[in-house]
Amino acid sequence: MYQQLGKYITDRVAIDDEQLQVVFSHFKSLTLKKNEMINILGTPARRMYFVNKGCLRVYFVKANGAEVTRRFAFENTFSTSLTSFISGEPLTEITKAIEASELLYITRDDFYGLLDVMPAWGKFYRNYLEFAYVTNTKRLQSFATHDAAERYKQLLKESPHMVLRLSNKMVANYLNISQEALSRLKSKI
Amino acid sequence: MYQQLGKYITDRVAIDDEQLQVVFSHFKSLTLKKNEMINILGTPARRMYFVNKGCLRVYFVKANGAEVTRRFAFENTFSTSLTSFISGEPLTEITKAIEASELLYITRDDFYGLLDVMPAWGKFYRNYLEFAYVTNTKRLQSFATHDAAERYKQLLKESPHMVLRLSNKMVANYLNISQEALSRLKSKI
DNA sequence: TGATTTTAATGATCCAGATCAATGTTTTTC
DNA sequence: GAAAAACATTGATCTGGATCATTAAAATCA
Repeated sequence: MYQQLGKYITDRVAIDDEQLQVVFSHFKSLTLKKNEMINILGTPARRMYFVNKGCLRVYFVKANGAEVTRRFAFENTFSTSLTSFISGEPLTEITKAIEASELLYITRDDFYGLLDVMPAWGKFYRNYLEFAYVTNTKRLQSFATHDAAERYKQLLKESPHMVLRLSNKMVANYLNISQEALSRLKSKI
Repeated sequence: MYQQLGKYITDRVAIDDEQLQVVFSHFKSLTLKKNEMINILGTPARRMYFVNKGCLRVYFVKANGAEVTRRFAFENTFSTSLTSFISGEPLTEITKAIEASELLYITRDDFYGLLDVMPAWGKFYRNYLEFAYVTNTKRLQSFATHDAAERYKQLLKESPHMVLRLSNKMVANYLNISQEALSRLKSKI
């Protein structure tokens, strides 16, 4: 049950087995059906999730009800509404399983508690924050400097697995264009 | 010379005076004229800057040469191309003084060196990363979910000092719209 | 397995915001 | 403090991608 999580952590930071067991002891498992949500707009993010199997989609909701995907979390990645997890403010994005999924989660209290007593966890968190920052900033840059066709080509090149695994609708939503626009793009390239 | 920096740090993290002096000892000063650049596209970010006076603009450059501002750094803020600072990869955004400015800077090597020997600096960095992540993600959300008029109203409400201090051209560029579009927006509101 | 829902593709039309152009105004510079 | 450069405003036109509509193909479900 903790095998993937253990590999994920030890791939990123030096930690002895005893400490790793302490980390594991704070994680509980959660099984989701397809299309099940794991949070509610307006409440604070109280958990950090690790995907053992399946896929999560994290998306903003516009004033008119339209959705825009911020990210997908596939197997062996962490996911939470980090902005809310950090600040404690109400979250502004929904997380939903787009496939039947198996997750592990640690509560926010336990997560920050570990930071105070385990330096290795502090390093792990720093690594996580750095990676999350880099990912999001590259995405911001992509939106700010590329048009839809360029964003699609970039996605094909850098994350072909996403294009293969996800429906057109999901890919279009991730690129922040309509399904129709993506369909037309694909027929031209 | 280090007064503002000292206040900035002690406002965010518990640190004794001796350690603070060690931190100061790694910072050097730099004076910039208006429009002077402090980095070159394609090289790695080797310094973290602190603005004592003036203002920096950090912007991406599109394939056609057009510029899009990622952020402004006013007095008492840190600034660097964090994506490159973290990864060591070539940077993809330019930082330029838009007013005559007085900066302090610490090199990347010294910055990461401090992390290894001073736990308080680790906490400071964590705080910095969290803030940078939250800021950038909110910006991504704003672009993904709001049109130009809404982004302008949000800016007026949340950062009126920016609208007051910066030229229309700079504000428009920050909103990722043309100067003409901003001018028309303003006449309608 | 057949019925319903979801997805994909393509055409027609629309719109936010870009671009080009002209004119006046402010700022910079020497 | 005059000349040059940069900035702001307003009008005219253009365009990438949205939206609406239709039909066909896949998934999903009873």
